[in-house]
Amino acid sequence: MREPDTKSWRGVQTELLRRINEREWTPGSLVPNEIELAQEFGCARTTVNRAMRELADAGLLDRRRKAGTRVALHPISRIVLDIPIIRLEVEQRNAEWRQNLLEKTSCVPPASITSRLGLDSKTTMLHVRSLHYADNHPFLHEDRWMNIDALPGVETVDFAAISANEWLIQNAPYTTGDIAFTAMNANKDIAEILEAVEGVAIFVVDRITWNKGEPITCVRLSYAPGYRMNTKI
Amino acid sequence: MREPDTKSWRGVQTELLRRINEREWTPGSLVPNEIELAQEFGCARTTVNRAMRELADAGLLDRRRKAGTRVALHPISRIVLDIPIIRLEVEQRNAEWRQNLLEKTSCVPPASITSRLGLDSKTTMLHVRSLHYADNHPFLHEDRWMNIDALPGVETVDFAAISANEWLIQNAPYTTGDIAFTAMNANKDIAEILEAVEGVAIFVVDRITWNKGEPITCVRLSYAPGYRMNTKI
DNA sequence: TAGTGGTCTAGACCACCCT
DNA sequence: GGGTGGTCTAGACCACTAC
Repeated sequence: MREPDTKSWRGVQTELLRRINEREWTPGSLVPNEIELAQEFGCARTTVNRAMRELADAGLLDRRRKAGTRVALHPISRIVLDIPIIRLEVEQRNAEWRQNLLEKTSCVPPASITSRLGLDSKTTMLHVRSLHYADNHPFLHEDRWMNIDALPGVETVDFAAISANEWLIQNAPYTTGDIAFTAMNANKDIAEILEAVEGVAIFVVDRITWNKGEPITCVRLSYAPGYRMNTKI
Repeated sequence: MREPDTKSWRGVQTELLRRINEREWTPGSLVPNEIELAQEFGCARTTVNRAMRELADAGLLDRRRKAGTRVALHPISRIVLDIPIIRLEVEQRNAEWRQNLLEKTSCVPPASITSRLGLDSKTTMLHVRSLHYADNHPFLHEDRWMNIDALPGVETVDFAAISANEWLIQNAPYTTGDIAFTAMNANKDIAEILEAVEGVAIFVVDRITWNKGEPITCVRLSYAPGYRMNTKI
């Protein structure tokens, strides 16, 4: 348990964190400016700046030019979720991954899909559904629509050999996306696919991605009952 | 749509991102070192360093001393979730927030709680249950256990006036925490509290926090049916 | 307009770790 | 051993905005 050197940016950050946590600086109060803190810690202003900038990024400090730096009134906790490739997520659980391609068709999606993507309601898209297994137990159902125009060559990919999830991550960059987590009761189809009981609570992830404004893909992941998404704060 | 100046760290970062996205630099390949890039962009090495450091933090680059910088093989998408105070979450939806304190008792929690917190199984804790409303509709049920020893004065707080959620954020710093998201079928009690049908799928958040190794609180948030947790990538 | 944070520079030294 | 990234410094100029 070595205390970081006070003159390093980590050391300064640790000390600032301590003052915030122990209410030496109360929420909403003005804290000394960078120059004063640099003098106090005997380091360069740049060093203080880096320490404070990261705390501001984390939502603990509120910084404005001229107005100075204040301790945030409502420290929101910011959680970082790493969403890996499904195959890796299964393998990290020390389980054997495999998938079963259930469907691969080119057709016109329901209006709910095209409208969310901002596409013409008559656009033909590639529909791929696949069941991912962990040690031969159903792990999740991937129900995906892909924009053929934005993904050259996608129609000839063998999605039985590589999952759509993995192919896209390796071949289709995106700039923005929406993601939503929710809980749903399994309907008859999903229950049957996941070898579960109809009506059981299912953890669902909906994701849409765009590349520079061009729609790429829209996917719903339905996890097998009992799935928990864990992370550390 | 102004292009950021190439000499600024944002400009450099944008250009590096473009090279990664457009596969000019393929996954796993070695990219030029900081000095070479600084010369190419006509800026200081510090500027390149900042641009690359943030991309490495985001998981897009893999950097090691001496070995150099490589494009990450498995670009994991990293999602940042902001978890606000419940009252603010409700108010951000333009709804009126209020809560109804259902229970406040000091008692010995079930073993499942103490064991997860690492406490003696006979420790007395403060149990607070509260129903949060949005515009007079049940929004979520907060079921919380608090470590009395770690929270001086907690027994005299009026949790009908301020929610436990909000009081803790303002009064109890924490250093680490576990958080888990899952889906559960509403049992009879939860269904009744949330004015929902028994068995409906409920989005559940379990959170445990510690302060320097000392357990602080353990909470389960059960959201009303239909709740979606959204964020941008 | 003046105070504050945001950023850039050129240089330096160091820690790490591949070869 | 030596190349690379990690960090610190002192100074400078700029952008924003409260006053």
